Amino acid sequence: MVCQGSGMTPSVNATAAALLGLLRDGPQSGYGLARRAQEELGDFWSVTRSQVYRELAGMAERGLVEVGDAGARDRRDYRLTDEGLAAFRGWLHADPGPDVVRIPLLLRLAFVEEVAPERLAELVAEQRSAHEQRLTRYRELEAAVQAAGVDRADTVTLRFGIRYEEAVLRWFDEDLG
Amino acid sequence: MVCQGSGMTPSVNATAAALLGLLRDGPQSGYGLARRAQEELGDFWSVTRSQVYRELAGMAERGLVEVGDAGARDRRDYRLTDEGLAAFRGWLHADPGPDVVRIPLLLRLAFVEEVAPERLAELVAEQRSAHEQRLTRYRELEAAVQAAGVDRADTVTLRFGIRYEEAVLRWFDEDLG
DNA sequence: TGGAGCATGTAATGAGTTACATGATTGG
DNA sequence: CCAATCATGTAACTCATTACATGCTCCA
Repeated sequence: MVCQGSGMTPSVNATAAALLGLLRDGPQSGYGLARRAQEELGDFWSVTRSQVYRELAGMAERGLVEVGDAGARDRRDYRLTDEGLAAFRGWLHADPGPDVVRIPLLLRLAFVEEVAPERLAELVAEQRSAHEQRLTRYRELEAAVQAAGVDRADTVTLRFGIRYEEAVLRWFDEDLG
Repeated sequence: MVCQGSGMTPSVNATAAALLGLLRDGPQSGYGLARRAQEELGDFWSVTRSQVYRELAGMAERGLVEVGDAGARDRRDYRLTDEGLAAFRGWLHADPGPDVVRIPLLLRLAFVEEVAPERLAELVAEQRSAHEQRLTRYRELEAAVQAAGVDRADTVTLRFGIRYEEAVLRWFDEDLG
């Protein structure tokens, strides 16, 4: 007997599920979803427009979203169905699975014997600065959020970003070189 | 005028480049490369067998590797060519590009209002334990490497892993809940 | 009124994973 | 010698990114 849907393995992938999550706030177009995903999740889950349309099409076929009529520029709004909400909840409670962390700089460092030292310094400096900027941004965001007096739960992802960037910077400063 | 090859954008992707890097130690079969990649790079750069064969095929066409004769089970050794070594070096000195960090647990936490608290605790506990185990393994590895009296440069990637896992654990323990 | 820029979606391509098939080796 | 396991590669599929096309708006 095949147990599809509400089983351990959810019926949607993480990207699709994220879209369902956003759609809980009301119908939206693919473009709008892509923009919101970028703004609200982009720091820890990248989603491109192409993915959005692909996943929406797939979910429409399976009845997880409903497609509205075409407006200007062929724009269509997508609406969350009850099945879609159920799928979202199923995904939400399923096993998240392992992190994917791919750091191109690390791969280079695995072959560091062969990197010209001056060039290495450049590469490292560039990356470090990018991380530093991100940390600054996160900290400002955190301050803003805290000033607004929001529930701590809403800053959990932000806190992760801060911890991550701090760790990376310490690695740069204390372990490298 | 098109500047291909030695330009800013390298002619191989990171995965292919990693294979070239491994091939510097001498010819090897696809299977052997996949095993070595898993062992030596797997902690920060996952490579599957299928990728290995695809990239090798592509690089063979472009003359970056040479294919030997078929042995038992159709096994063929691949050998690094001068062009391949040049491509590797080109990649090594090119801009690494940004990190890819995708953490399924974080995506769930972005929708945490809707997660059942008991289930949330389970999910978190499972993930935390996985990270803890990894940290332990890294520390043991580091101790072993240090005991062997190896150059510090060889532990840079390991140090990153330790920093990362430490940060994640602190996040679990101090920011979550 | 025309062109700069934003909105919207599609096509083509590249990268990564899972599942599969089958030949060799080897210990019991 | 036969069953388990390792070695080796391939095919099919899913997921992600880049490049492209074109319609709308608005203001100089």
